[in-house]
Amino acid sequence: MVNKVNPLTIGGLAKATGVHVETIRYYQRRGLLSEPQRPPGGIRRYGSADIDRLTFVKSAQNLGFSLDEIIDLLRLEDGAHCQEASVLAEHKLQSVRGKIKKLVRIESVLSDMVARCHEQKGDIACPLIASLHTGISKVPVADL
Amino acid sequence: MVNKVNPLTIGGLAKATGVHVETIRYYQRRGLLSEPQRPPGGIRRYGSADIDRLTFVKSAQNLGFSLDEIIDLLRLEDGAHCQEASVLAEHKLQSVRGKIKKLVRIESVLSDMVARCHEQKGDIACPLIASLHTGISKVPVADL
DNA sequence: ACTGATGCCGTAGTCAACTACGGAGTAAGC
DNA sequence: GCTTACTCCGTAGTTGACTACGGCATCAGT
Repeated sequence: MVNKVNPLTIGGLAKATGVHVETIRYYQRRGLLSEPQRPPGGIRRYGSADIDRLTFVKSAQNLGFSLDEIIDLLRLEDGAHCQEASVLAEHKLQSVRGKIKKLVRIESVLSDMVARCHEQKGDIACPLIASLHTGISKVPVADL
Repeated sequence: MVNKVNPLTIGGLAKATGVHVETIRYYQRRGLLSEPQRPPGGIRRYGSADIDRLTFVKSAQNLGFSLDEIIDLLRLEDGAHCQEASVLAEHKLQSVRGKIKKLVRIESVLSDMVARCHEQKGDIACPLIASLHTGISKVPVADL
Protein backbone atom coordinates (compact mmCIF):
# COMPACT_ATOMS: atom_id res chain seq x y z
CA MET A 1 0.00 0.00 0.00
CA VAL A 2 2.76 2.40 -0.90
CA ASN A 3 1.90 5.93 -1.93
CA LYS A 4 3.93 7.37 -4.84
CA VAL A 5 3.66 10.98 -3.69
CA ASN A 6 3.98 10.36 0.04
CA PRO A 7 6.23 7.36 0.33
CA LEU A 8 7.48 7.76 3.89
CA THR A 9 6.18 6.22 7.07
CA ILE A 10 6.56 8.26 10.21
CA GLY A 11 9.80 6.44 10.90
CA GLY A 12 11.12 7.35 7.46
CA LEU A 13 10.12 10.96 7.98
CA ALA A 14 11.97 10.89 11.28
CA LYS A 15 15.11 9.59 9.60
CA ALA A 16 14.81 12.06 6.73
CA THR A 17 14.55 15.05 9.04
CA GLY A 18 16.45 13.97 12.13
CA VAL A 19 13.37 14.58 14.24
CA HIS A 20 12.33 11.80 16.62
CA VAL A 21 9.14 9.89 15.86
CA GLU A 22 7.68 10.87 19.21
CA THR A 23 8.51 14.49 18.54
CA ILE A 24 6.72 14.35 15.18
CA ARG A 25 3.67 12.92 16.88
CA TYR A 26 3.94 15.64 19.49
CA TYR A 27 4.07 18.30 16.78
CA GLN A 28 0.96 16.81 15.22
CA ARG A 29 -0.84 17.07 18.53
CA ARG A 30 0.32 20.66 18.87
CA GLY A 31 -0.91 21.44 15.36
CA LEU A 32 2.54 22.16 13.91
CA LEU A 33 2.23 19.36 11.40
CA SER A 34 -0.97 17.99 9.95
CA GLU A 35 -1.74 14.30 10.14
CA PRO A 36 -2.29 12.85 6.68
CA GLN A 37 -5.42 10.80 6.14
CA ARG A 38 -4.69 7.19 6.60
CA PRO A 39 -6.17 4.38 4.53
CA PRO A 40 -8.74 2.48 6.61
CA GLY A 41 -6.82 0.50 9.19
CA GLY A 42 -3.60 1.43 7.49
CA ILE A 43 -0.51 3.49 8.10
CA ARG A 44 -0.02 7.16 7.35
CA ARG A 45 2.35 8.21 4.61
CA TYR A 46 4.41 11.37 4.44
CA GLY A 47 6.17 13.21 1.65
CA SER A 48 8.35 16.16 0.79
CA ALA A 49 5.77 18.69 1.95
CA ASP A 50 6.08 17.25 5.43
CA ILE A 51 9.86 17.30 5.29
CA ASP A 52 9.64 20.95 4.29
CA ARG A 53 7.28 21.68 7.14
CA LEU A 54 9.55 20.08 9.71
CA THR A 55 12.51 21.96 8.23
CA PHE A 56 10.56 25.17 8.68
CA VAL A 57 9.75 24.35 12.29
CA LYS A 58 13.30 23.37 13.15
CA SER A 59 14.82 26.40 11.40
CA ALA A 60 12.55 28.73 13.29
CA GLN A 61 13.29 26.90 16.52
CA ASN A 62 17.00 27.25 15.91
CA LEU A 63 16.45 30.99 15.64
CA GLY A 64 14.96 30.97 19.11
CA PHE A 65 11.25 30.92 18.27
CA SER A 66 9.07 28.96 20.68
CA LEU A 67 6.59 26.42 19.32
CA ASP A 68 3.77 28.85 20.03
CA GLU A 69 5.54 31.54 18.04
CA ILE A 70 6.16 29.07 15.24
CA ILE A 71 2.44 28.36 15.12
CA ASP A 72 2.02 32.10 14.48
CA LEU A 73 4.66 32.03 11.75
CA LEU A 74 2.95 29.07 10.13
CA ARG A 75 -0.21 31.09 9.78
CA LEU A 76 1.85 33.55 7.70
CA GLU A 77 3.51 30.75 5.77
CA ASP A 78 2.06 31.62 2.39
CA GLY A 79 4.54 34.49 2.16
CA ALA A 80 1.82 37.08 1.66
CA HIS A 81 2.23 38.62 5.13
CA CYS A 82 5.80 39.79 4.97
CA GLN A 83 5.07 42.80 7.12
CA GLU A 84 3.67 40.72 9.97
CA ALA A 85 6.38 38.12 9.73
CA SER A 86 9.12 40.68 9.93
CA VAL A 87 7.50 42.25 12.99
CA LEU A 88 7.71 38.88 14.73
CA ALA A 89 11.31 38.48 13.60
CA GLU A 90 12.21 41.95 14.83
CA HIS A 91 10.77 41.19 18.26
CA LYS A 92 12.81 38.04 18.36
CA LEU A 93 15.86 39.97 17.29
CA GLN A 94 15.36 42.39 20.17
CA SER A 95 15.11 39.58 22.66
CA VAL A 96 18.18 37.85 21.26
CA ARG A 97 20.12 41.10 21.56
CA GLY A 98 18.93 41.49 25.14
CA LYS A 99 20.13 38.02 26.00
CA ILE A 100 23.50 38.72 24.42
CA LYS A 101 23.88 41.88 26.48
CA LYS A 102 23.16 40.06 29.71
CA LEU A 103 25.50 37.23 28.88
CA VAL A 104 28.29 39.63 27.97
CA ARG A 105 27.92 41.32 31.33
CA ILE A 106 27.97 37.95 33.06
CA GLU A 107 31.02 37.01 31.06
CA SER A 108 32.96 40.06 32.17
CA VAL A 109 32.08 39.59 35.84
CA LEU A 110 32.97 35.91 35.71
CA SER A 111 36.25 36.43 33.92
CA ASP A 112 37.16 39.19 36.37
CA MET A 113 36.51 36.84 39.22
CA VAL A 114 38.53 34.05 37.69
CA ALA A 115 41.37 36.44 36.92
CA ARG A 116 41.46 37.68 40.49
CA CYS A 117 41.63 34.07 41.66
CA HIS A 118 44.64 33.47 39.47
CA GLU A 119 46.58 36.52 40.57
CA GLN A 120 45.78 35.92 44.21
CA LYS A 121 49.00 36.40 46.19
CA GLY A 122 49.10 34.75 49.57
CA ASP A 123 45.56 35.76 50.52
CA ILE A 124 43.66 33.19 52.47
CA ALA A 125 40.14 33.94 51.27
CA CYS A 126 38.98 33.12 47.77
CA PRO A 127 38.13 36.35 45.93
CA LEU A 128 35.54 34.55 43.85
CA ILE A 129 33.58 33.26 46.82
CA ALA A 130 34.00 36.64 48.49
CA SER A 131 32.43 38.38 45.50
CA LEU A 132 29.40 36.15 45.69
CA HIS A 133 28.88 37.21 49.31
CA THR A 134 28.91 40.89 48.55
CA GLY A 135 26.01 40.57 46.16
CA ILE A 136 28.02 41.68 43.18
CA SER A 137 26.64 41.28 39.68
CA LYS A 138 22.97 41.88 40.18
CA VAL A 139 22.23 41.06 36.60
CA PRO A 140 18.61 40.03 36.37
CA VAL A 141 19.01 36.69 34.72
CA ALA A 142 15.35 36.11 33.97
CA ASP A 143 14.67 34.31 30.73
CA LEU A 144 18.20 33.49 29.81
CA MET B 1 9.54 35.99 71.62
CA VAL B 2 11.81 38.17 69.56
CA ASN B 3 15.37 37.10 69.03
CA LYS B 4 17.97 39.91 69.22
CA VAL B 5 20.44 38.24 66.87
CA ASN B 6 17.93 36.81 64.43
CA PRO B 7 15.05 39.25 64.42
CA LEU B 8 13.44 38.42 61.11
CA THR B 9 10.54 36.13 60.41
CA ILE B 10 10.56 34.36 57.08
CA GLY B 11 8.42 37.18 55.69
CA GLY B 12 10.93 39.77 56.88
CA LEU B 13 13.76 37.81 55.34
CA ALA B 14 11.80 37.69 52.11
CA LYS B 15 11.37 41.46 52.14
CA ALA B 16 15.00 42.06 53.06
CA THR B 17 16.28 39.95 50.19
CA GLY B 18 13.59 40.26 47.57
CA VAL B 19 13.18 36.49 47.52
CA HIS B 20 9.65 35.11 47.84
CA VAL B 21 8.70 33.29 51.02
CA GLU B 22 7.85 30.16 49.09
CA THR B 23 11.18 30.31 47.33
CA ILE B 24 13.01 30.53 50.66
CA ARG B 25 11.14 27.48 51.87
CA TYR B 26 12.00 25.76 48.63
CA TYR B 27 15.69 26.59 49.12
CA GLN B 28 15.51 25.14 52.61
CA ARG B 29 14.08 21.93 51.21
CA ARG B 30 16.85 21.85 48.61
CA GLY B 31 19.46 22.42 51.31
CA LEU B 32 20.59 25.82 50.05
CA LEU B 33 19.59 27.51 53.28
CA SER B 34 19.47 25.88 56.71
CA GLU B 35 16.30 26.03 58.77
CA PRO B 36 16.97 27.65 62.14
CA GLN B 37 15.74 25.81 65.22
CA ARG B 38 12.39 27.07 66.24
CA PRO B 39 11.22 27.56 69.81
CA PRO B 40 8.67 24.86 70.72
CA GLY B 41 5.50 25.66 68.84
CA GLY B 42 6.98 28.96 67.78
CA ILE B 43 8.15 30.69 64.67
CA ARG B 44 11.62 30.58 63.17
CA ARG B 45 13.79 33.68 63.21
CA TYR B 46 16.39 34.71 60.70
CA GLY B 47 19.32 37.13 60.75
CA SER B 48 22.10 38.66 58.71
CA ALA B 49 23.81 35.32 58.11
CA ASP B 50 20.71 34.19 56.28
CA ILE B 51 20.55 37.38 54.26
CA ASP B 52 24.16 36.83 53.30
CA ARG B 53 23.44 33.27 52.30
CA LEU B 54 20.54 34.26 50.09
CA THR B 55 22.67 37.02 48.56
CA PHE B 56 25.27 34.40 47.76
CA VAL B 57 22.73 32.11 46.15
CA LYS B 58 21.17 34.89 44.09
CA SER B 59 24.53 36.30 42.98
CA ALA B 60 25.65 32.90 41.80
CA GLN B 61 22.33 32.34 40.10
CA ASN B 62 22.66 35.66 38.32
CA LEU B 63 25.98 34.43 36.98
CA GLY B 64 24.21 31.49 35.44
CA PHE B 65 24.91 28.81 38.03
CA SER B 66 22.13 26.28 38.56
CA LEU B 67 20.94 25.50 42.06
CA ASP B 68 22.83 22.20 41.95
CA GLU B 69 26.00 24.03 41.02
CA ILE B 70 25.38 26.53 43.80
CA ILE B 71 25.17 23.66 46.25
CA ASP B 72 28.66 22.72 45.09
CA LEU B 73 29.85 26.31 45.54
CA LEU B 74 28.39 26.39 49.01
CA ARG B 75 30.53 23.43 50.00
CA LEU B 76 33.54 25.60 49.09
CA GLU B 77 32.09 28.60 50.85
CA ASP B 78 34.75 28.86 53.54
CA GLY B 79 37.07 30.36 50.93
CA ALA B 80 39.73 27.70 51.48
CA HIS B 81 39.14 25.97 48.15
CA CYS B 82 39.93 28.76 45.74
CA GLN B 83 41.34 26.34 43.19
CA GLU B 84 38.19 24.24 43.03
CA ALA B 85 35.92 27.27 43.00
CA SER B 86 37.75 28.83 40.11
CA VAL B 87 37.55 25.59 38.14
CA LEU B 88 33.75 25.70 38.51
CA ALA B 89 33.75 29.35 37.50
CA GLU B 90 35.91 28.67 34.47
CA HIS B 91 33.55 25.94 33.30
CA LYS B 92 30.69 28.34 33.66
CA LEU B 93 32.65 30.98 31.79
CA GLN B 94 33.16 28.54 28.92
CA SER B 95 29.47 27.77 28.74
CA VAL B 96 28.54 31.44 28.87
CA ARG B 97 30.95 32.14 26.01
CA GLY B 98 29.43 29.27 24.04
CA LYS B 99 25.95 30.67 24.52
CA ILE B 100 27.11 34.11 23.42
CA LYS B 101 28.60 32.64 20.24
CA LYS B 102 25.38 30.87 19.35
CA LEU B 103 23.28 33.93 20.04
CA VAL B 104 25.54 36.14 17.96
CA ARG B 105 25.17 33.75 15.02
CA ILE B 106 21.40 33.75 15.50
CA GLU B 107 21.44 37.52 15.67
CA SER B 108 23.22 37.86 12.36
CA VAL B 109 20.89 35.43 10.59
CA LEU B 110 17.82 37.13 12.00
CA SER B 111 18.97 40.63 11.21
CA ASP B 112 19.86 39.53 7.68
CA MET B 113 16.40 38.14 7.24
CA VAL B 114 14.74 41.27 8.57
CA ALA B 115 16.92 43.45 6.38
CA ARG B 116 16.02 41.47 3.28
CA CYS B 117 12.36 41.91 4.18
CA HIS B 118 12.81 45.65 4.33
CA GLU B 119 14.60 46.02 1.03
CA GLN B 120 12.17 43.70 -0.72
CA LYS B 121 11.22 45.33 -4.03
CA GLY B 122 8.03 44.15 -5.58
CA ASP B 123 8.63 40.50 -4.82
CA ILE B 124 5.58 38.54 -3.87
CA ALA B 125 7.14 36.02 -1.52
CA CYS B 126 8.43 36.97 1.91
CA PRO B 127 12.20 36.38 2.03
CA LEU B 128 12.02 35.64 5.74
CA ILE B 129 9.49 32.85 5.41
CA ALA B 130 11.37 31.58 2.38
CA SER B 131 14.58 31.32 4.40
CA LEU B 132 12.85 29.20 7.00
CA HIS B 133 11.80 26.75 4.31
CA THR B 134 15.31 26.26 3.01
CA GLY B 135 16.56 25.06 6.37
CA ILE B 136 18.96 27.94 6.82
CA SER B 137 20.66 28.59 10.12
CA LYS B 138 21.19 25.13 11.46
CA VAL B 139 22.50 26.50 14.71
CA PRO B 140 22.02 23.86 17.38
CA VAL B 141 20.09 25.82 19.91
CA ALA B 142 20.36 23.29 22.71
CA ASP B 143 20.68 24.79 26.17
CA LEU B 144 20.26 28.39 25.27
C1' DA C 1 2.22 -18.44 7.82
C1' DC C 2 5.26 -16.57 10.89
C1' DT C 3 8.17 -13.23 12.97
C1' DG C 4 10.19 -9.04 14.15
C1' DA C 5 10.13 -4.31 13.28
C1' DT C 6 7.03 -0.38 12.95
C1' DG C 7 2.97 2.19 13.50
C1' DC C 8 -0.92 3.94 16.33
C1' DC C 9 -2.82 5.90 20.49
C1' DG C 10 -3.49 7.81 24.96
C1' DT C 11 -1.50 8.73 29.04
C1' DA C 12 2.15 9.65 32.08
C1' DG C 13 6.81 10.94 33.25
C1' DT C 14 10.98 14.23 32.88
C1' DC C 15 13.62 18.55 34.00
C1' DA C 16 14.41 23.06 36.67
C1' DA C 17 12.94 26.32 39.48
C1' DC C 18 9.61 27.74 41.30
C1' DT C 19 4.45 28.94 42.72
C1' DA C 20 0.07 27.90 44.73
C1' DC C 21 -3.17 25.84 47.98
C1' DG C 22 -5.41 24.45 52.11
C1' DG C 23 -5.87 24.05 56.77
C1' DA C 24 -4.21 24.65 61.21
C1' DG C 25 -1.41 27.22 64.62
C1' DT C 26 0.60 31.61 66.44
C1' DA C 27 1.89 36.41 67.21
C1' DA C 28 0.91 41.24 67.53
C1' DG C 29 -1.91 45.32 67.79
C1' DC C 30 -6.06 47.48 69.53
C1' DG D 1 -10.26 38.97 73.78
C1' DC D 2 -10.63 39.60 69.00
C1' DT D 3 -9.10 40.24 64.58
C1' DT D 4 -5.81 40.24 61.05
C1' DA D 5 -1.64 38.97 59.28
C1' DC D 6 1.83 35.63 59.36
C1' DT D 7 3.88 31.09 59.75
C1' DC D 8 4.18 26.12 59.16
C1' DC D 9 3.80 22.01 56.42
C1' DG D 10 3.01 18.79 52.84
C1' DT D 11 1.46 18.23 48.52
C1' DA D 12 0.28 19.48 43.99
C1' DG D 13 0.36 22.47 39.97
C1' DT D 14 3.04 25.32 36.40
C1' DT D 15 5.96 25.98 32.10
C1' DG D 16 8.02 24.24 27.58
C1' DA D 17 9.45 20.80 24.89
C1' DC D 18 9.78 16.76 24.72
C1' DT D 19 10.39 11.42 25.95
C1' DA D 20 8.76 7.00 27.51
C1' DC D 21 5.48 3.20 28.13
C1' DG D 22 2.24 -0.33 27.17
C1' DG D 23 -0.81 -2.73 24.46
C1' DC D 24 -2.59 -3.68 20.23
C1' DA D 25 -2.61 -3.43 14.91
C1' DT D 26 -0.20 -3.78 10.69
C1' DC D 27 3.38 -4.45 7.38
C1' DA D 28 7.54 -6.44 5.04
C1' DG D 29 10.46 -10.12 4.38
C1' DT D 30 11.23 -15.01 4.34
